[in-house]
Amino acid sequence: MSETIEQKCLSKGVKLTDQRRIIAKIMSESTDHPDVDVLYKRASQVDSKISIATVYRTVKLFEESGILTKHEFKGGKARYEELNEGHHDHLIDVKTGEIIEFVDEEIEKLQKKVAKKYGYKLVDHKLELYGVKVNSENE
Amino acid sequence: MSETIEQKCLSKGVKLTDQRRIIAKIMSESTDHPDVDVLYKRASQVDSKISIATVYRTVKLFEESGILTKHEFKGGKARYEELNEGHHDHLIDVKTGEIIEFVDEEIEKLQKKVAKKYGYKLVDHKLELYGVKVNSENE
DNA sequence: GTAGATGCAAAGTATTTGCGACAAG
DNA sequence: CTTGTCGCAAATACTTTGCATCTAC
Repeated sequence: MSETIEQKCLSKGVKLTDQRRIIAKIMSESTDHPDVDVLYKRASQVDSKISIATVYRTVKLFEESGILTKHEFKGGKARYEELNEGHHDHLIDVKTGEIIEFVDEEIEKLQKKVAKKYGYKLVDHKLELYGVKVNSENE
Repeated sequence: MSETIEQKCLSKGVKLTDQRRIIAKIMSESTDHPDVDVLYKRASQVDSKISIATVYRTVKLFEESGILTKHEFKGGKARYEELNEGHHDHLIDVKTGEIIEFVDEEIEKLQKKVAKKYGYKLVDHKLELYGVKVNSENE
């Protein structure tokens, strides 16, 4: 297990408050890429007085500090997930909304190659696959 | 040159109005993936009485009819481009905002493979590369 | 003639911000 | 202490919608 979000805050000089600790904990424990609203609801169960403005401010701060990463999948709201060393992309089930994380080194390599071909150095990228489950036999 | 947007409207049973014709023409002539605001400004120069609501309604209609496609690049507003037979992805210059369109068959193939590996059939995807121009000298 | 399109302004969402009170270092 | 954070409500940005009028077919 790598550094916790709290440790990352310390090492990056981000001041820790009760609210930030709560949000950090929730994000660490979430595997479902929550949007701000969901995150706010979860945080409210721990601290009913927390404000949605604080949640917005915190995810933005954490994103700028490289602690969280923001996704803008189809359908509006921004969703967040903890940023760890291993980069991955997302396969989204268009029926259920379920998200599968995957890594494909070959695609990564090809992306760099494409950028290079046009005279660019890749600094970031976004790859989202949208699919429907194939019924191999039942289910 | 393939079908014009007006022809597509006819063949898809989309009623043509002056406003739609104006928007269709602007989109056909645009190579810069305009957002609704930019499109509205361009349309206003042709018909100063056009409403932004009509622009929103029209791009949505055209998108649903498979005439335009919507992109949600980083930084907020939805941007549109005409949809032609050839699919392509985008390489965005993070400094200038310039957009380069590219196609990489190999990446396309790998995406399908990844989806399949997880038991999915790919119905859509989004690939955006963000890069900085490399000075041919160094790097 | 009629169903559907338009313009306008009002209403929705998602997100940000000003400000006085408050808490972390 | 002092600087930055919090909660609140108001503000903003983007997009959608109700309604009366108008227009394409």
